[in-house]
Amino acid sequence: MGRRGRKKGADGEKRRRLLLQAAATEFALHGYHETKISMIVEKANVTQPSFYLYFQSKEAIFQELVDMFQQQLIMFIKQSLLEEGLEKHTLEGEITERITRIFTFFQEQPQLTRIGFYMANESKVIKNQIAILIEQNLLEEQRNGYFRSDTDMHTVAESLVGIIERLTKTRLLNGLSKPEKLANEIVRLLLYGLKNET
Amino acid sequence: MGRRGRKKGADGEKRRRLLLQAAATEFALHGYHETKISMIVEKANVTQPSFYLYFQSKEAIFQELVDMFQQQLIMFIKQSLLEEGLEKHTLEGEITERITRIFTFFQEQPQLTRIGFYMANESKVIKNQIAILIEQNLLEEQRNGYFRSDTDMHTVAESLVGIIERLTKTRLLNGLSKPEKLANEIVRLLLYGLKNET
DNA sequence: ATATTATATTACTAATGAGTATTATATTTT
DNA sequence: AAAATATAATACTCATTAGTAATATAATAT
Repeated sequence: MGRRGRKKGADGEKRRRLLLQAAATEFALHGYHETKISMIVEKANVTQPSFYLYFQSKEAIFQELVDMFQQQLIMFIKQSLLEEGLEKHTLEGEITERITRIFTFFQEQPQLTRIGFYMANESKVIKNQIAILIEQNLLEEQRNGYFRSDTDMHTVAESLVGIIERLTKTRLLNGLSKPEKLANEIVRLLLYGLKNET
Repeated sequence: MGRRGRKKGADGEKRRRLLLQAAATEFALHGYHETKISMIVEKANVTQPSFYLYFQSKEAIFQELVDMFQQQLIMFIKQSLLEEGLEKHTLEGEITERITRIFTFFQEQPQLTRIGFYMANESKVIKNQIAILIEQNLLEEQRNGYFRSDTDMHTVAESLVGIIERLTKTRLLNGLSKPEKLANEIVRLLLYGLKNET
C-alpha cells in the first residue's frame, strides 16, 4: 500500500513534462476519445488526482499538445523562409527543399503531428494556413513566368496539401519513406507531369 | 402525456429507414462520439427504447452506414469499369471521366461519404483499396507507353488519393466546385505538370 | 373472437470515466 | 524550529449516456 504525501525529490515541472509525454503517446496511438485519463496516468506512473495538479482537464492537456504542434510548426516555417534567401538554387531544387523541410518536421515530431495535423479540430485551420502559404508562393512563381498562366494555383495548392497529408500518413510516419525521396517524387510529378513526351 | 403502445399505421421498416437517415445526418455533422443516441431519436421523433428495436447498439447503426457507403462505392466502381469498355476516348478523357465519376458519387452521397470516407475506422482500408485500383490502372497505361517509365506509380496513386481526399472535403462536399471541373484540373495537372514550356 | 406478433412508451439500471474532498509528507521560507 | 507551500495518494462523488425491464396498444393470423 503506497504511502501518501510528497515524495523525496519530487519535482512538479518534471512530472508535468512526463504527463505531457505520456499523453502525446496515448493520444497519438488511440485518439482523443479512446484515450482515458487513467491510461495517461498509468503510463506516467502518477495517480489521477496528481494529473489534476498540472492540468485543468483532459481537454486542456490535449489542447496544450495541439498548441505545441502549431507553435513549433509556425516557428519552423518562419525560420525556413529566412534561410531560403541565402543561396539561390534552381526552381525545382528550391521547391523540393521547402517540401522536404515540412516532411522532416513531421518526421521529427510524429506524435505531435498525428495529434495536431490529423486529430485536432484545429487541423482544418492549420492545413488551410499551409495551403494559403503554398498558394502565395506558387502565385509568385507564376507571376515570374515559371509556371503556366492558365493553371488555378488555388487548386494546385490544395492538391499539394492533400498529397502531403496522405503521404505523411501512409509513408512517412511509419518509416516507409524518407523526406527527401518523397519530396523529390512529388515535385517531379507536379512540375513535369506523367505524360510521356514521345 | 403520450400514450404508449403501437401507433396507428406504424411501420417498422419505415421507422428503421427514418432512424438511419437521422443517424447519417447527425454522424456526418458531429462525428461518432459527439453524436448521442438521444440526438438521433430526437431527430427521428422516436423514443430511445424504440431505437433498440431496430439496432443493437450505437456501434451497429454507425457500422451499417459505413457498410452502405462501402457497398455502394464498390458497386459504383464495378459498374463504372464495365461502361468504360464501350467507347474509346483519349487517354486524358478517359482518366478524367473516371475521376469525375468518383467525385460525382461523393457529391450524391455527401453524408455517407463524410462517414465512410473520413470518420470510420474502415476509411483507411477503403482509401487503400482505391489507391490500389488506381495504381493498377496507372501501371497498365505505363506499360502501354503512355507515361514516363521512370515514375513510381505507387506514389502517384497515393498522391491522387490524397488530392481526391482533400478536394472532396474542401471544395466538393460544400458545393464550392463541381465534379467535372475538379477532375479536369487534377488530370491536367498530373498529366502535364506546372512547368511552363517556354 | 382470440392468440400472437409487431410496435410503442414510461420509467428505470448500470457502467464508465471525469473530476474532487480530504489528508499526508516533503521542501522551502521566515 | 515553525509556518507556509508544493506535491502526493486514498477514497470518494457525480454527470453522462448507453442500454433494459415492464407494460401497453395496434395489426395480423388462426
